Amino acid sequence: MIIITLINEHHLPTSFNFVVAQSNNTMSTKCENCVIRQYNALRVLNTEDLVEINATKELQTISKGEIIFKEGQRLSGIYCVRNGATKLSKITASGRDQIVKIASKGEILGQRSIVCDENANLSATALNDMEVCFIPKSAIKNRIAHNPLFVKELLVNMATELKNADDMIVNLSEKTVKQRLAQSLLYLKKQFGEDPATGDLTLVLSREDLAAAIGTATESCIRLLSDFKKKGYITTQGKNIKIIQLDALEELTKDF
Amino acid sequence: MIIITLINEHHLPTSFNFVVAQSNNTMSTKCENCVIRQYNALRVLNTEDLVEINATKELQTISKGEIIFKEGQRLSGIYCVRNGATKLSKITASGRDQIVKIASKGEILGQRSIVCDENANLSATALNDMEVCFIPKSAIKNRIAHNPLFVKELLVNMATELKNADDMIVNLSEKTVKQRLAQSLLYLKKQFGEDPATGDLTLVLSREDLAAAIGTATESCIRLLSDFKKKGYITTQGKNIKIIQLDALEELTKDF
DNA sequence: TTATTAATGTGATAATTATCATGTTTTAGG
DNA sequence: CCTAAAACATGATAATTATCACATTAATAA
Repeated sequence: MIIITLINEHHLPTSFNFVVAQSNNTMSTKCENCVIRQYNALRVLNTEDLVEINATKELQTISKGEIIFKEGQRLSGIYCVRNGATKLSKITASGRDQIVKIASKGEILGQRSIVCDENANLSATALNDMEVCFIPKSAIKNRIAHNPLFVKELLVNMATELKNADDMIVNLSEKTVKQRLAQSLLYLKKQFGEDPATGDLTLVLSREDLAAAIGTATESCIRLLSDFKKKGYITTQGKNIKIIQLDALEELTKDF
Repeated sequence: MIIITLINEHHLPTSFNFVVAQSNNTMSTKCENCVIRQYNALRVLNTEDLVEINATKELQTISKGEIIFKEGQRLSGIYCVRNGATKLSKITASGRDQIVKIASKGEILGQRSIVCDENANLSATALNDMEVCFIPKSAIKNRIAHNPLFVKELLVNMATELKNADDMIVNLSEKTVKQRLAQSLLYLKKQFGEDPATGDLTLVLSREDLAAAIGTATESCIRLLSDFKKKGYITTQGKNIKIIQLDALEELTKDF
């Protein structure tokens, strides 16, 4: 009981399942009972479908920094994120990488490649320790072939990702690095929350990753963080960042 | 017969259909016989589906500069491009617009919005005179509800668009304006070809649109075009651009 | 045609951002 | 705990790109 009260409420369901899984792993990692799928296209599958998927899926633990798959690689299935976050990025000709998206709990990795029968166009790297369920391509392809509702759901999901990508394109071309940094900090707060004790952003990124997410050089990113710190918008403690003046950051993202 | 021999081969099927349509518009604009749908998801529809779509569709002529739909607008259907090209763009806070994609013959506009039941996230503006078929939302939704193959096809299409958007994100963040301009000129040649008589790029964009496509200021775009001209990579004649040194432009895109 | 507007082009300059150098701090491994 | 490597930080400087101003040319409508 004490353990549960100590867990961040946002993460409770997953953490709870995980704890139970350790004592009785025949039950709570079953797809039929998994709460994670509420967040993605798997939610529309019926029990029959889920039983089949469950029979072939594999729960994997991935530690921070580990590469789940690399750009150009042929994927043998998709990954459903149970816990943790991953960056989806592409290494550029000049050696840096550009983060296209950060995926976390409930999101599916690799669906585009499986749907198109193509190699991965992005690399996936764990930003912190993760738990993912690997579902083999055959199981997914079966569902696509036999469950129209599932395909429809995948379609809506893909369409939403496309809209987000369009927004990112416009952001990259219209906003300054400073504005994009402010926006990213707000996004990290909104998407992953803050540590209730310290107020620090929950998802901790290296300066390099933060720079890769906003599309700039690491030094520029660090310089602007220092600037924000000097102005009192944020405070930092090692890699940790705490937002102090939310409104100031919001104002920054808006202006001309 | 003389007319047909004068028409650019690439545009022959459409132009032919159009010419016939004027003399007998009950036949060749029928979806069942339309060659355009080979290029998009409508290709997988059976005759029954096509007859239903045909009964509700409406052939529209759109002249250069006309707005097909605007960002934020609720679409009442999709547009299948029979002829011409359109920019899909978003107006930024600072008043400029950023072109996210150029769509042409065979492509469908508005499918993302219809699939998600959302307002348009982009504006569509004709880059030259166009012919499009408007297909009402209800007809498309019916096909989505009853033809799983069609949904699958839409999914693959959307996934491909997502990959292209990802590529654009990486391009915007890693390449210089000069590199993006070189790349865009090569893209225009590859995608739309050159005038067989003059060698000019077939799709003529204003300097402003070209700048919007590569994500820079109009003046910067013009300046770099002048630079390319000085170096002998291209020649210009008004808005027309002719590529002279393809290899030099290709070399530029590959960077340092 | 002519008047008017819009688009193109170029210079000067300022602002933004990248790159290189280098010192400091943090982290990871033995 | 200590050492090497990695990450963080900041200064100096160069390169890139945007902005403003204004001349020139092309397009459009009365």
